[in-house]
Amino acid sequence: MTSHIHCQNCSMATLCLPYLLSPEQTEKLDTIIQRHRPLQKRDLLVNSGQKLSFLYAVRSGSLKSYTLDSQGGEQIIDFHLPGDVIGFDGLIDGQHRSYTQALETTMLCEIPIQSLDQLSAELPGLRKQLLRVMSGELHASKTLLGTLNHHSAQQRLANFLVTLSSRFKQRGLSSREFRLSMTRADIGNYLGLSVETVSRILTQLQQDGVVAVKSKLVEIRELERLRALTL
Amino acid sequence: MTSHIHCQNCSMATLCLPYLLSPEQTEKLDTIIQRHRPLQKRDLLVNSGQKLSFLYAVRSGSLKSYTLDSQGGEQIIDFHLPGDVIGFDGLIDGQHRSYTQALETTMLCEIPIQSLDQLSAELPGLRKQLLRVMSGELHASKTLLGTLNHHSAQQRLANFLVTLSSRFKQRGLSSREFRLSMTRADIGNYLGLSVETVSRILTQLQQDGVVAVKSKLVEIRELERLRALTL
DNA sequence: AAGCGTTATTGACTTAAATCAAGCATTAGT
DNA sequence: ACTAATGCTTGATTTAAGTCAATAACGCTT
Repeated sequence: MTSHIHCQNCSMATLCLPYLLSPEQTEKLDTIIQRHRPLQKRDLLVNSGQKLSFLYAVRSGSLKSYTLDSQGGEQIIDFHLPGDVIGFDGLIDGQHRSYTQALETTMLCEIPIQSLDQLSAELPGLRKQLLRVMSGELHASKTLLGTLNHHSAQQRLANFLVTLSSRFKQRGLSSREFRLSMTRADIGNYLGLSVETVSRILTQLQQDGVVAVKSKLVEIRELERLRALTL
Repeated sequence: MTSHIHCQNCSMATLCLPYLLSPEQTEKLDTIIQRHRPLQKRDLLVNSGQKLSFLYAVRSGSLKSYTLDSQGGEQIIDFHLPGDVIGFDGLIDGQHRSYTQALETTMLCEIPIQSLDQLSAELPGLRKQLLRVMSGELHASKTLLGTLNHHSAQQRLANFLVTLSSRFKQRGLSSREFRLSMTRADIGNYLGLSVETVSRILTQLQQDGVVAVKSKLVEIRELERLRALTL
């Protein structure tokens, strides 16, 4: 069936593993990739501790990854958007290191690690892109560390919005207006803030005319002012 | 000269890239690796923005990596011990993403990225270990995120000491007694705490008999109690 | 369209850690 | 060995953000 989804016609290809592969090479990659059944909101994609046999690439929708602390509380460590690849942090010992849950209806591709490794021996571009994607995640994670350690609640939230905005832009979506698929509590958890603080700062940013927030919908009215607030 | 340092006789080989390579394969890896000139305390290994042509493996000593914030302040994002490989976060665009500075006299190996990539096409074990090491770093970074976001100053510092202890153990050094090559200010910066808070908590842990601290020297007296304090 | 559970907002109060300030200790350099 | 500089500790005070509490607004499900 030609209507099936393929890397060759996937709009996220430039962010995902096919980046820099030739059409023929992309076709090769495509043969090892399967579509995963669609997830509904709250469905778990992977459990922490589960054997890691596949990486997952997000086609549409979004997810959050979290670990559990000693009292069973969530510690959100990532939000995944289309084009993101999930599972790299488990390659160290072949186990997923976190729970990953859909925030809305979500479509995914399933990439068998075994075949991916074999193919990467053959394709230098794929090898390079694998390292690039992991490196990017590592860099993002370390940058976030710096941000959280050294910035106020307002700076963290401004940074969160600016980062989301630019991620949407990369994905060909509007960077000015977007929907927060996660709750305020999720945002707070991710940024190390209480829900109340997130809420208060959002209303304050709105009063200052920097953003307009209507429930889950965010409009960035003055990107440059918002960016200035991250520093 | 046979007294030269080689991967084949390096005590850090099990943590570093040679892990899981056969003696012959390790020898191949060794041929592309150069020794770097020794660094003295405060010497910079790399500057942020500098072209990334080599990864660096720590042979002995230690370093810190940091970025600069908008006011020129350090944001420490990593401490590197022997066996660690430095530079992975720059593969995304071929630039180092942080400053890396020696905390004491430090010996390093220099690994040309170009040759490493070529060799990894040939050696599946090397490919795997590259991904493992990056994955481990990614996991550590995300775990730290969770720790900092959701834990008190005491929990953060206890976690820091426990983590350091287990890293020293992995390296065949004492996990009970070790030297902090970084200053209290560095620790605070890394954990998102003020120097004063770090100092106060260390004295408090000492009064409680969990650790004994004499300037830079730390003795962990009751590891299990310290571990309990991280939760 | 009504009603219930979840999610978000807002206000009053508390607290953990930052900041400010001063003195002490260790290290490095002449 | 002596001095300067850097690093560390301890105490007093302030403050940003957390907690507690109450209400309001969504958004499912029937």
